[in-house]
Amino acid sequence: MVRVSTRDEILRVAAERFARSGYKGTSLQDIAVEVGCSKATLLYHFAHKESILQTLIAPAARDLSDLIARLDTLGDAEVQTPAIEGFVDLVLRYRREVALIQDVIPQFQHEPAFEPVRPLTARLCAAFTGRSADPAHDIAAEVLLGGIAGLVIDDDRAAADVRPALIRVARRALIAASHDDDDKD
Amino acid sequence: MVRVSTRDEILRVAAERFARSGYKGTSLQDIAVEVGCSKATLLYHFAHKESILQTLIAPAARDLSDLIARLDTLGDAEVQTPAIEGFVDLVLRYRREVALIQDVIPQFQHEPAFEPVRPLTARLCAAFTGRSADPAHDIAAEVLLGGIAGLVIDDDRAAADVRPALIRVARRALIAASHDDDDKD
DNA sequence: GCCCGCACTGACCGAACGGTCAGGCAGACT
DNA sequence: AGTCTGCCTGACCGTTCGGTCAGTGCGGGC
Repeated sequence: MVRVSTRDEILRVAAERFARSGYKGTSLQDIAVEVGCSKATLLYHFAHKESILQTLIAPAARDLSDLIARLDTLGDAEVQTPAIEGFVDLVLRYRREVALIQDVIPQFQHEPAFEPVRPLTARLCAAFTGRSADPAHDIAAEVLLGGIAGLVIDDDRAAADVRPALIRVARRALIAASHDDDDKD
Repeated sequence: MVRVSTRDEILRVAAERFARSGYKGTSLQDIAVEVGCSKATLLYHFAHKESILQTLIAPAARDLSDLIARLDTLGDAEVQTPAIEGFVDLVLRYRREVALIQDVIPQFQHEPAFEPVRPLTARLCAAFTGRSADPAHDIAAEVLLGGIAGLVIDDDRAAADVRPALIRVARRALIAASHDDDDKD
C-alpha cells in the first residue's frame, strides 16, 4: 500500500471523473465522495474548481508547448515527421488530459485567457503541412490533428498498438498531400 | 418580415446557444431571454430541456441513419467513395448539429438509450475502410471520421471550399491504406 | 504544558438550475 | 353573451451548484 496524499488523490479522482462525465458534469461533491473527504477539503487544496482543471492539464500543455517550440527550429522539409510522431506520442501519453481539454474547449475558447493558445495550434498545424501555403493542406492537417486527438480519448487499445497506425495514417494524408500536387480533380 | 412561430424561434436560438456555449452551459433562461419569451413558454412547447436537444439533432440523425443504410447495400469495392462523399456532405449540411452531438456525447454515451448508436458508427467505419479486417485501417477510419466531424464545427469557411479538401484527405488516407499494404515499417 | 501551523470538516450561503402550476388573455365557435 | 381552446406567463418549488467560514484535531518545536 503506497502512501498517497489527499491532494494527489483529489487530482487522480478528478481526472477520472472529468474524463468520464465532463467538467461541468462533475461536481465537487462527486469528487469529494469518491476521494473520501469533504467538499471543503477540495477547496482547501484548490482555490476553485477551475484550479483543479488547470493543475490537471498543465503538464500536457507544457509538453505541447515544448513540442511546438522544438518544431519551430526545424526546416520546412524535415519538420513533418517529428511533428507527427511528437504529436501522436503526446496525445497517447496524456489521453485523459486530451479528453478533458476537448471537453472544456467549448466553454473556454471565447475567454480572453484562451487567446494565446490559438497561434500555438496554428504553428502546430503549419508543422503538419510542412508550412505549405495551400489552404487545402491546412484543412488536411486540422482533420488529422483533431482526428488523432479524438481517437485516443475513448480508445482502450494499448498505446503501442495504435501508435504505428496513427503515424501511418497521418503520413499518408499529410506527406503525400504536400509533396505531389498533381492529382487535383 | 417573415412570420415565425415561437416554437421555431426557440429551436433556432437553442441551436445557436447550444453550439456556442454547450448543452449544459446553456440554461433555459438564456434561451428564453434571447427568444423574448418566458422560461415557462419553452417548457410549454417542449416537455423537458432534453426534448429541445432531441428535436434539434433528429434530422441529422435520420439522414445519417439513411446514409448508413444506403452504404450497407453497396459492395466492398465500391462503398468507400460514396461513404466519404456522403459523410462529408452530411456534416457540412449539419454543422451546428454535429457540434451539438459532439458536445453531449460525454454525458449521454454511457446511458442505455445510446446503446443502439454504437453499431451504427461501426458500420460507417467499416464502409470507410471498405470493410477491411485490418485493425490499422479501422483506426485510420476513426481518425478521419472524427477529424472531419471536428473540423466543420468551428470552421467558417464555405462548404464548397472545404468539401473537396475533406474528400481528398479522406481518399488519400483511406483508399491508399486499404489497397496497398506493402509499405508497413 | 503551551502554542502554532497544517489538514480537514460541518454548517451554511446566495445563486442558478430544471421543472410545476394556476391562471390570464385573445380569438373562434355556438 | 358564453365558452372553449391554444399560447403564454409570473410566481414558486426542490435541488444542486461552487464557494465561505469558524472551528476542530493533531503532530512537532519550544
